[in-house]
Amino acid sequence: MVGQRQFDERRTLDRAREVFWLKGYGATSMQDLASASGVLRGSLYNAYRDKETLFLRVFDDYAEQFLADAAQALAQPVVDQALRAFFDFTITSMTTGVPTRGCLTTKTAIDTKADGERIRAALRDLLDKMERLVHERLSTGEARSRLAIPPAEAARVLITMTRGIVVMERVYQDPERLRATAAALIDALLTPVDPGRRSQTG
Amino acid sequence: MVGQRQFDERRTLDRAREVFWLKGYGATSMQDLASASGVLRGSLYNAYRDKETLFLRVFDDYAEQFLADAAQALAQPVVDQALRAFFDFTITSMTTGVPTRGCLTTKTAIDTKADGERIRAALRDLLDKMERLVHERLSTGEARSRLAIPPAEAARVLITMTRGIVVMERVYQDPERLRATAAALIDALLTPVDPGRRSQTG
DNA sequence: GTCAAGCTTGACGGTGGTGTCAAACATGAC
DNA sequence: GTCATGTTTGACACCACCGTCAAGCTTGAC
Repeated sequence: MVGQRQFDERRTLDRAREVFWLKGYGATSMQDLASASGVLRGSLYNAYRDKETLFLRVFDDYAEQFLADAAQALAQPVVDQALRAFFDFTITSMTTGVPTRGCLTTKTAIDTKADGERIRAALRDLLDKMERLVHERLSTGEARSRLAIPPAEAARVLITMTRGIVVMERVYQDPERLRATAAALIDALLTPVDPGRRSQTG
Repeated sequence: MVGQRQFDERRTLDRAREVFWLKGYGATSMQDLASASGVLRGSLYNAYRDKETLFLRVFDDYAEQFLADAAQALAQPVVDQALRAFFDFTITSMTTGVPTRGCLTTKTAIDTKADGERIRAALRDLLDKMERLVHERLSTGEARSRLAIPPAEAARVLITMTRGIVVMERVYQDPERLRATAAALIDALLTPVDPGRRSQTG
């Protein structure tokens, strides 16, 4: 094990994630990452080849954590609460920090400098998995019977909505507004527990 | 009228809009705009002060056009058709060009280099106006009676959804998928014309 | 202690970005 | 035709970025 890495890789990747998350892929320079981690630029190039490869390494960790947290939120027993907890988690995640950091996935998806196929594939992978999580949660008997549209469509609408909420967060910077919008969508998707005509009081 | 502008301002602003739209605010350099318009960098600085001010000038034109087109789509007599036409318009707009250009508003909202207060205000202004257009369209008797949630909430959900669709377009590059997602949301928001329990066939 | 492998370090060359400025120029007013 | 005004033009100063590389260093293996 001669010539071994001198820096703490875990710490470095965590710092890199923070910078990518805050500034976005395209606006982050290798020097930014070097400064944030205390590792010289040259070492980063040596260890990770280039910015894109380093980003993909960081994004993998991020995606894993994100999916685990999302799954936990969706595990609520009643479907209303599960969806509310799901949105709550995403909204809390994006409104954390000063200034708020937003959503790494969405920032990367929109970033014209992050147009490589590897990055696109990583984004698709995460969104596909999120959609699958939501779909599974909506496929239980209780949820199924209350959905206004089929579970697969509802899952896709919900995931798409989380992306829209991210954008609205950037523009209005008002977490309460985001939660209200999410709640309105949930109201529209789920009929009341008491079967029959839906209320207009939502 | 001595010392008058030598270049065609309309043409220049149109070219600038195309470049901003395609590359995004942050990734567009003044040289990009100069090359695209055939006007030297110095002249652009002289005429518009700096990149941000030029962008705001461009964005104003863009917003005006966008609102006019959106209003026209929403003018369909039946609310289902109106909402479908509204999404159709936004989807067609973002999937135009090779590569597809996406959405200028969303690109700007997410761009960490476009974080000035003037830009943020311009984005809010456009989104507020879009929401108002949709809200008005949903406040007619016919629409009101068929909405699963109140018109104001529905309008906000719909506008937020257009932003989400923009993000999904970037990741999946599949216009049909976007239209299907929009249709699913419309199904969830509107009860069938025949009053009573909603169908699960959507 | 010696050694080789691989990491670290600082510098280099090239590119590209911003905003400014003085000189040259074009044009309508007179 | 002269002139004042605002535009155009190319150069300038400055800063940031990328990716590379040779020299120095650290470390475990032997």
